[in-house]
Amino acid sequence: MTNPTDGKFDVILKAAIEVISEKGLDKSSISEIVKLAGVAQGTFYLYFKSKKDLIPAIADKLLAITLADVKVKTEQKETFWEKLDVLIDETFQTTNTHQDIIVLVYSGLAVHHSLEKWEAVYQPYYDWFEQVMREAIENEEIIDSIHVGWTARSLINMIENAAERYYIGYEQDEELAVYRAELFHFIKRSLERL
Amino acid sequence: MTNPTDGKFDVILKAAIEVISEKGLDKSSISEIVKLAGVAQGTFYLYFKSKKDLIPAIADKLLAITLADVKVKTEQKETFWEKLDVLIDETFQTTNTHQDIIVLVYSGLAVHHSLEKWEAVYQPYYDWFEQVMREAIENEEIIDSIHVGWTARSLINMIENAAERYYIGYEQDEELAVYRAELFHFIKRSLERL
Amino acid sequence: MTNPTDGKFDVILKAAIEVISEKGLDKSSISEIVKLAGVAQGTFYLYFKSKKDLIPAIADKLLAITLADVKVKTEQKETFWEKLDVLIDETFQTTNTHQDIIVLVYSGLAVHHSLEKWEAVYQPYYDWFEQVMREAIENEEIIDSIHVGWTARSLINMIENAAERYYIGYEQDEELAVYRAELFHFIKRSLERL
Amino acid sequence: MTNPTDGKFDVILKAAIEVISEKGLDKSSISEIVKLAGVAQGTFYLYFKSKKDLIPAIADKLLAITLADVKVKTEQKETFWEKLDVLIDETFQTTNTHQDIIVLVYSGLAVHHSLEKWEAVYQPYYDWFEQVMREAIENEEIIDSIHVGWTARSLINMIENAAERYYIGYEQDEELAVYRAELFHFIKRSLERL
DNA sequence: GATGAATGAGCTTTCATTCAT
DNA sequence: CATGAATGAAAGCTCATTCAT
Repeated sequence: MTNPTDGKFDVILKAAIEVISEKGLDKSSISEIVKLAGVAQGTFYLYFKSKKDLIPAIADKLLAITLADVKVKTEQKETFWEKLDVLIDETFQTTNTHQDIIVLVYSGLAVHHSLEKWEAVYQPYYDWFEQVMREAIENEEIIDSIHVGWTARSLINMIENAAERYYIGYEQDEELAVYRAELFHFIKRSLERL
Repeated sequence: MTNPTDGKFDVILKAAIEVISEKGLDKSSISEIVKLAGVAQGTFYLYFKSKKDLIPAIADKLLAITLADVKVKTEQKETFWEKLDVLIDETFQTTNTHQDIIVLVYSGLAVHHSLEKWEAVYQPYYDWFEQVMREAIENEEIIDSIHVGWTARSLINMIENAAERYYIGYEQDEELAVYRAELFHFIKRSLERL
Repeated sequence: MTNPTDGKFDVILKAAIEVISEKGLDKSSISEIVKLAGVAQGTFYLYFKSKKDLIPAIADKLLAITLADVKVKTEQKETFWEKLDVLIDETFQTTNTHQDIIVLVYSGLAVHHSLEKWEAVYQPYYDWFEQVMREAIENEEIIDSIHVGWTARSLINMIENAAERYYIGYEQDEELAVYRAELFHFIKRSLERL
Repeated sequence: MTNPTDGKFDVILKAAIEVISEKGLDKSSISEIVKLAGVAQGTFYLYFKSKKDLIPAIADKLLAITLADVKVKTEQKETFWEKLDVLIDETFQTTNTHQDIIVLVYSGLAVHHSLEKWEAVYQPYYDWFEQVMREAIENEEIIDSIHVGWTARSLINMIENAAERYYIGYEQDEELAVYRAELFHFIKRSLERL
């Protein structure tokens, strides 16, 4: 009857991601989530204090997956520019796959005043990219007159934003490759050490 | 009692902005909005088709104000770089003043699947900035090997994002001036024609 | 369609009394009350702030009816002892008719920590009986060495209690007349001026 | 870890009294009670058939304690009037100490339709006081023309009621001594054999 | 006996929307 | 145009109770 991966927490979280992806947080009901998860209404509250407790849990899961992926794929790359390319690639892919959940995470965190948690969730991502940038500075690939913390955050945001603009809704009047190239070169022009 | 500018539409919109700024869209009720506006419950539906009709209206109003302001202030400036500086300045100021409503507009548009309207709302803003960039290209202030449409959108997003990261929540561990300088130079390095 | 006595407040209150009489406050659901009242769920909350808002309203209504009745019937009586007899009679009758609601009022007020309201509700009743006792003292029917306020409250309680013990549950192993006589004489022996 | 007197029944009952005293029966949850008792959720149902099974058990315990106390203290007294004085004293003290639980017992028994049990619970109390009254009649301290059963119940109720009126809520505008004297003399006037 | 995770019916309350006046 | 009482669907959440271990 029970299945090794059947931690109820994960079952519920998975169902929640699925339902919320489709309808958004506010239109999604706990009852629909538990129905899909195959557990009772009350069981939800054994694992989550309330409905909005879902948001950080979802964000956590999503970012953890993405970061793990990015780390694996960038490890094999030598130069900063190759790594940046991987980052752009992964971000576009993740954004495409998880469009709705990303919107949820963005807006959910914002709307439900859990901004403090947002930073905590993103911190490992930022840390990793700051480290990548520091190495690039040491290797004299990029200029050293930048504020690494700020730039890391700005780049991650810029990349995510570009991906979102492309996939989530509106700007598909050009080739994906053109967009990605534009993005890559915009950054490269700004950071490259000549 | 009534005031010449008191078109009910504007009265309701103003009340809506106030209430929603404080509590977010989903926690705000029509009944609270109409109470603050001093009109009857039913009157709301004479001017707005439904609750979520408010979001684009609010976004519209906010962007219109900001854009008008930016236009006035940039007209007096000669160079692209001065205009960019004004744009950054205005964006930071608006973000600071209207934090909550900006979050609302972002997430509201996203969550409530009115993404199509988003583009329409932002279009005049993009149009204006594209024009500014084209003039800068003609004046040989910035490089001409860019996709103007994409870059205009990316810059506006980048600037807004930086402002949001600064004000809405988390990154105030540095001087505002440092942040703004970092942003300005990041862009300048990428676009400047040497 | 509408009926002159159809103040929704009264319709709901009447339905509430009926339902709660049968099942007690906690077992009664708003949905059952509004169904019986023939109004919508939301309408209830137009007239009552919450479920427990019902208790004082019910108590008020019940006591007002009883007191009005007692006043009318005692006015025709000359002596204190005749009035006391009427009071006993009315109390027993009301208790018999409204058994469940009396239990509700007692326990509801107690349980839901609205004890302050209890006094307010009973005050007119106490006032009236104090006045009756003062006249009896003036007419030298009863002794004057009593604390009128305390005695009025105690007698009303004693009479209600006797009625409740008789009707609400347990002590019907004797004739009603015997009980009432016992009660009447217990009081008379204590108060009569010889 | 376990304590010889820690029969689970008593542990749970004690926890229940504590929790219910504070929040009332309906606001108290089994889960809170078992948490305080330090036993598992299911253990509760090994000792009590259901939640409302608690009420008679609590009432039983409380009355047993009070009656034992009253018995001890009255045994040393000679006359009926001295014993009555002790009874009044004890009742006021118990009422003061156990205000909330008394309210619960009263209203709980009433509301939850376990009125049959009420009589069973009170029976030993009534029996004892009837016996005291019979002795007083034999000793020609009080009149013999009374219905002993009815009078015993009425007096116990009257005394409890007076105490409740004094402590639970409202009537503290006079000295306690005045109230108690008024009560004592009201009864004495009615019963004393001259 | 003891456990405590799981259950699921059922609750109060909210609120966008309608419509007779 | 304006009103606001009425609607009723739908939501989040609680908790007494069960039962496999």
